[in-house]
Amino acid sequence: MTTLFADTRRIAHLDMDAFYASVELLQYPELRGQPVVIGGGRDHAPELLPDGTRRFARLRDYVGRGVITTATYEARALGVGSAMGMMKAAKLAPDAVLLPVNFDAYRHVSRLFKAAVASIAPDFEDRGIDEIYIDLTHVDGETAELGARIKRAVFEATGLSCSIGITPNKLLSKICSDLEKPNGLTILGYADIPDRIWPLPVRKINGVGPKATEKLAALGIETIGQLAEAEAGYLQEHFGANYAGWLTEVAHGVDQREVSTSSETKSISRETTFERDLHARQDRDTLSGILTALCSRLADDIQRKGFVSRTISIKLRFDDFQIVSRNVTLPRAIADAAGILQAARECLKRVPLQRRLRLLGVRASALEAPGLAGPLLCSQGELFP
DNA sequence: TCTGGGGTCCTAGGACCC
DNA sequence: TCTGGGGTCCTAGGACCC
Repeated sequence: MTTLFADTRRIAHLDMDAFYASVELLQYPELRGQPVVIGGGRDHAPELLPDGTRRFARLRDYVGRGVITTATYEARALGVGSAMGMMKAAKLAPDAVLLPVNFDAYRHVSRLFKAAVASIAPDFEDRGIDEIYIDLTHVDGETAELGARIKRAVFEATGLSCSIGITPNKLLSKICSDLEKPNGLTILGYADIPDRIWPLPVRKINGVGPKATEKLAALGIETIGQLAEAEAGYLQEHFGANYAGWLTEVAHGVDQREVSTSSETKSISRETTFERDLHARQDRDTLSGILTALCSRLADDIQRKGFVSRTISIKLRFDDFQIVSRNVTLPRAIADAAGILQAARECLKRVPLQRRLRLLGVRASALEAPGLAGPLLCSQGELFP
């Protein structure tokens, strides 16, 4: 019975189209049809001219570090896309309009589209600001009609288009929502796997990243179909037993994960990449100021979200991109900037600092609700002194 | 002048306890 | 003259995702 139930699930994955860029176009409709990229620092916000028009920064004017967060489809046509360095992108699309990220606006529109979905299908799993999984198994309606209805509701609430994949599980739906982007609706069942899924590159599988893709390519495995054909033993020789087993399952479209409608925060962090690489000795004061500011912002975040933390970590990225982390678990949970700073400094002492630093970060984990960290966990003597 | 910032999960080893 | 076998907590690194 369990298997039958799993086989008849109806799971949607909804992904907003070029989300950050599309939200910006709501605010600046005059940019519609142009290549636009979002990313970089804060110093390139549009300038309002006396005649009421706006002057936008161009990608070619950008100086400094940073990557593209999102690009409109017109910009993607020029070869630029998410996670690409800004300097490289500027060479490919010098005339593209450049806008800074505006998370407050994205969060606002995110809430609007999720509320619109919830009005039709209440069981959905948050996967960040611009995508969700929706369990449609117990929602009335024919699948294609339901998909269209959700797309319409999202558009009416936000003015934005999204792409939806609907299949028996999260893995396949995630792949499918990407197949007909933008404004796509892709529905398939297990019988469609050989035709629709197997020709795709393994990288399309959510969970197969750059490293695994490269390793698989070295073994002559490029498509999901080739992965499905690979011997389990052969995969196990090159990947761990766990990952190898998972690879075989997903290549056959198997995925039993539930749509998870609740989740708890595990960690909160703040990090920053410097404008130029800094040296622990020569730039000691600058670094100390940055660390203090990070700890202070982290403390604000933790307190605002109503947590206390028992484990504080630091993260360093050196000029050669090597990442090092250190952490300390405290006897008592804390949330104050001074305590976090002290713990971070203890961690920092344990890192050899020969190379220049590119990034510094602070993280709080082992989170607890502050009420539980107080008297409830204290000895009886302290509770009743 | 390549390569952000915020997360999750997994692995593996050591300490410590029973 | 060898020293099992769990379990939990902690630390560090790495892959991956949005």
